[in-house]
Amino acid sequence: MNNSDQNTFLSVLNEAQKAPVLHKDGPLMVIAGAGSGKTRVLTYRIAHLMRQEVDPFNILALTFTNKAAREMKKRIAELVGGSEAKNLWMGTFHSVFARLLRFDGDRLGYPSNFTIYDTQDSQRLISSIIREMGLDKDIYKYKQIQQRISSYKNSLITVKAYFQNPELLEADAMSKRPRLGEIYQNYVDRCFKAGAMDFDDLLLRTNELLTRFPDVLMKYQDRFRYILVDEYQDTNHSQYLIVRALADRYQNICVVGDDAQSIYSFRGANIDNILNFQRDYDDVGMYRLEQNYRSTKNIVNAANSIIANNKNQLEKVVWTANSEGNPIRIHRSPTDAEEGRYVASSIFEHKMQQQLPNGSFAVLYRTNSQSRAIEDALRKRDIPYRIYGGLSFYQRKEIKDVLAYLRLVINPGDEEALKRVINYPARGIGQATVDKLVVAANQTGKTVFEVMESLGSTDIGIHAGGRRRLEDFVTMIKSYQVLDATADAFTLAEHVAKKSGLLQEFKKDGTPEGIARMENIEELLNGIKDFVEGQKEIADARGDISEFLEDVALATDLDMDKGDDDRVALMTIHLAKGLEFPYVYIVGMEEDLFPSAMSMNTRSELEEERRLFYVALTRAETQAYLTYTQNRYRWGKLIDAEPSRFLQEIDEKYIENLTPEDSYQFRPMLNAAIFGEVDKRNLRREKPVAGKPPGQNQPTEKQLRRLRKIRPQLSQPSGSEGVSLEGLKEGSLVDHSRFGKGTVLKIEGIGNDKKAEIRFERGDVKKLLLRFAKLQILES
DNA sequence: AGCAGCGGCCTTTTT
DNA sequence: GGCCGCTGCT
Repeated sequence: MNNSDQNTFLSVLNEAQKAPVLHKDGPLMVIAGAGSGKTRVLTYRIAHLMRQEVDPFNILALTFTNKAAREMKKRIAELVGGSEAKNLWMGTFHSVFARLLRFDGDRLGYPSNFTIYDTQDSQRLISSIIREMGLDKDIYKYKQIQQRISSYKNSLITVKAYFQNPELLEADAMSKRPRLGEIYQNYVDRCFKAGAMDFDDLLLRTNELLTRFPDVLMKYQDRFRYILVDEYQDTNHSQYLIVRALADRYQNICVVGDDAQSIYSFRGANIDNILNFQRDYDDVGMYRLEQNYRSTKNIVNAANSIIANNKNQLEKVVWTANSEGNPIRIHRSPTDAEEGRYVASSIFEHKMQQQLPNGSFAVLYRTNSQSRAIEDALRKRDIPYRIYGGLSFYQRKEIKDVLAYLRLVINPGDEEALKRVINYPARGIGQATVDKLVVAANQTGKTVFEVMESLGSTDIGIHAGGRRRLEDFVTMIKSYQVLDATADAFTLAEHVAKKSGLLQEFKKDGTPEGIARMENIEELLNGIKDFVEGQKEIADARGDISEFLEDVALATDLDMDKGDDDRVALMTIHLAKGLEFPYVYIVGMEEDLFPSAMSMNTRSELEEERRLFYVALTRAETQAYLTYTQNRYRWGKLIDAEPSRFLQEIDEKYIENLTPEDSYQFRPMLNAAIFGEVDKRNLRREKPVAGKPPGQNQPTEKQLRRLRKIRPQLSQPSGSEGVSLEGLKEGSLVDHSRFGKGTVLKIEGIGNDKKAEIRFERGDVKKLLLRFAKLQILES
């Protein structure tokens, strides 16, 4: 490979991007700001390695979604040519190590066809263990227990380690759950016996495998001579240890990430992994990507002003040479339904005026439940949309039912699959019978299925009628297994859907719901068909059902091929990480929702919410909208909402308020608004909104009256530039509706920009815009 | 054993 | 406002 050839190849990269791509062997870390071409660096580094005659077989790349892996592979194939890229090991932690465990999990006693339990399977199993142990379900709440066990596993706290840790024992005893360790023990045993791993096991067991069997560790160390990890800031302890173990021999470890985008601590992600990388490895090459290619200056600068409120971060200045763009637009609606309507009509206007496809727009929210109001509004406007995440296709009941039969075919030990379908459709096998089977299984060490197979030889108190029905069920599953030996996944699945009676069950139901379920099953079958065709083209794949099930178990919703028709994207902010859209609407910018009420207790929780907001905003290329409501339906009730503190954290220079009636909420302008004397400045600001007749955003008199009734305090000129804050000066004692009491340290700015720096009694210092802040002077 | 109806809990985010 | 599990009736 000569130099000029290489230069052409890398000429699309800027200097900052080129450096880590060309970095020779040894550890390196790339701190990559949002939109700075992180994926591109990874892609080119891998392509470059391959051009340097590194065998793709020796490269492991861990990505955040399987879709990202697919796309990267494709791009690499284009760059290096040929079919070499096929041999790359690339995918999410979970899918890569599930594959590894299929090869070598037998060393730990797992069958190669082990089942992967999803969260619901885990919860159901824990729930039945709690019931079997006769514990109080109000104290031992299965969801909480499952979360707890999951976090233990992610921190590599095994059952044994748990019992050896007095602090954990005491903590659980103190919270009145002294038998948590036993539940943990039973849960692990039951999973193992069923030949099942939960999501956390895929990482935990990989660690166990690499620790207990040096020859296995050696094998994979030697195989994965070059390891690349994307989104390193979101790795948990378990993942961190796997990477460390594998990279230990060759030290060719490249991690890429952005501490400002760490948003997964709730599933054990440890931001220290990226902060401490330089301590963990010797002679770390450090690279920074700070030029943003994605967004306008306004968006980049606004995002910077938000993240500046966080204390804990690596130094980095993200900038862009892109155009200034429009300010970020903020809009308030009376209710969530109207917020949806606003978003829908805004999208509609942009579509019409700029002739944009639906795919240019994304609506991002903090919680899945917010999608509903947006959906309704888009549907009414006939704007096609697609919801990502939430109750995904594969989590629907009827789909899980079909999959449960298929899981049983592959692994009859799969207890959760068995319990799900043993009496669905109804075949006269009730709870009492299943309980007897489970008890017998626990006593004999057999799986439930094995107990059912041996009913003729052991009497466990099930009457002849029940026994016959159980035997019929076993016979049915075995007949599917026979078919599986020769048929492809589609043939088997179609056969199972028909012969198990599932399709019939929904057909006879006849309700629109039943019909929808039948259609879903058909869609599943079509999906399996596509899968089989696709797999047949891959050399080492057979297109059988176990391959399909693995894909399903570990697929992100984003991974699924949703066709390429043109739709507006609706998703949570978490799901939006790594994506970009010309127009982004971030909805529900309200206290208790975003930041979430669950995440406001500690500084670090709040900082994570802020990073989440940073991620959301930096998804936008040309225009960002932030919307919030005054009242929102939550838990079926209309509740008061307050604008998110994050709105006030954005430097005012970069925002434009599209809510003229703002005046009456934050300024003593309510009367003016009611009597039609609209604030002129706001009217002017409203104009740039594409094609909107001025004043459309003003509430009607009726709405105003209603709002005043709901929030009577708003009509009082409580906090504002008006009379009440006139005497504010350094040293004044003030009371803030949310932050509590505090002392004014400094006052700066004039007019609308007037800010006060206040030290609040609860500890933190904040700079508040007097125009917005709801302050009361206690003593001036 | 199966079903309808009721009440509690829930929603933070995901592999 | 929806899901899940429990209860009590058939």
